[in-house]
Amino acid sequence: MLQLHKIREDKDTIINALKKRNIDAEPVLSAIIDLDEKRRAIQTELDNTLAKSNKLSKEIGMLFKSGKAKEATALKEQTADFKEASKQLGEELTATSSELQELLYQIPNVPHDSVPAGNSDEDNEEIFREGDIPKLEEGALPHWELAKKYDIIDFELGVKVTGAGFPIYKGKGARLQRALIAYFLDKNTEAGYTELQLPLVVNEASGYGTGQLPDKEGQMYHVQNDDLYLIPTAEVPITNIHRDDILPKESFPIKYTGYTPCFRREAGSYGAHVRGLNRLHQFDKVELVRIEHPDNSYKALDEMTEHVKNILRELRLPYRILRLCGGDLGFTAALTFDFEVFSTAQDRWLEISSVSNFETFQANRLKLRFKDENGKSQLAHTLNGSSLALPRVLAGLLENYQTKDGIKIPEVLVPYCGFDMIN
RNA sequence: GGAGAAAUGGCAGAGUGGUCGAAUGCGGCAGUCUUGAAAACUGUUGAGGGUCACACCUCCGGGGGUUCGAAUCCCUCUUUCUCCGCCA
Repeated sequence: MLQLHKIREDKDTIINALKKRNIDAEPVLSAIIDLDEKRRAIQTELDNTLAKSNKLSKEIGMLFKSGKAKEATALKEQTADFKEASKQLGEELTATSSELQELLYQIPNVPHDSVPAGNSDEDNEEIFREGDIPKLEEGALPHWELAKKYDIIDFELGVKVTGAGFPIYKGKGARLQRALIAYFLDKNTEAGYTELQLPLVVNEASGYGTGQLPDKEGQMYHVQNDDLYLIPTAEVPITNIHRDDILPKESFPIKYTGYTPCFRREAGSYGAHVRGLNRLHQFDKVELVRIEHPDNSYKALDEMTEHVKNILRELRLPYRILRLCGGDLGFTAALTFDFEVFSTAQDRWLEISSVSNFETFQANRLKLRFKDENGKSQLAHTLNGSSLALPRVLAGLLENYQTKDGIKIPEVLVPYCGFDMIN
């Protein structure tokens, strides 16, 4: 959520920046400014009414105390008007405020200066590429075939037990998955991130805090009996740890990592390109979250992308980094770098990590603040990134490391797996 | 799941209808003293709205109600604690 005072002060800058998202924000922003003025006018009027009414009540109290009951009763009659007026003004205020709030919720984050304009993922800007794409031998298979051939992932069984998009990992497949999780967590804690084990369901307030609600309500599984949501990413429980906090300025940097399964309904995304592990309802992910001083957040973003690069280097997977264009940028992000691994047998790039700076957008909803040098409360910056999303890493590994004799395990993972070949 | 108790400022803890945004203690910050530090003493110290700045308004777990007036009374929800039951 954008900050009201910024909209008031920098309306034109915001409108211009949002053009990169192909949004004409002028009407909404004008409506917001009007509503805000209206809200403040009502607030002032209400405050004045309450002030008068408070004063009167105090006088009544004093009169009663000094035994002048008759005069007090006379004054009581005067309060009726104030009561009526403040009730009405209060209702107007609530209505105006929630109208204002709704409009504010509709506006996505303002893209960073470096974000290119563009309509879709085709306009994303490739800024880095590393690793050799292997030449596969004759008869190379996509990962879903390999999964079947070596009996390491059973998609049909998942359908039987739950439904499509809930695969069951078996034997060396399950072990490889566990190895990857342990390896990622080790890399992250070595880099100073504190490991967390998190709830997999969150309440409504947390959903709003990180911005999944209200705009992505349909993408989350909702447990209706208890009004809880299955997390679509560990970002939600992690970032919400500091909801409503005012941190001392020496708290930074705050660096967390956590492994969780992630649950996504993915409503309406069936069709091509969702085969195998490419798109699931439940998948594992190791996440990084940072909470930073505004002056430091872009440095932190760089550190996070370097960190993810290192992991991919160690896994020896060919990857590229994209700077997302305005049209593809997530609702809450100011700047996002996507990491994609080349999936050789499918001959396509698969997104395996997304590293973003949200600046104050989430912090404003979360009321996540810190005390600055002058002792004033200021919104912190939040960032997050995957390190990494498991299924697509697995897909990349299976496809890129396949040989006639089986699937080789990358060297760094062998100690975690306890084997060096799936065959 | 059943029965009871509780929820107040960074923490501890008073306050049971009337200048209470809230005593007191601890902690934090600033100052005095000191070569420096500690101790002692003095002052200061919640958040949000609003204003050029004041004034003023809101907030004592959340929501609703009673009253001229609510931290205080009533209803409701949530959470915590104790006891019982069940259980990984």
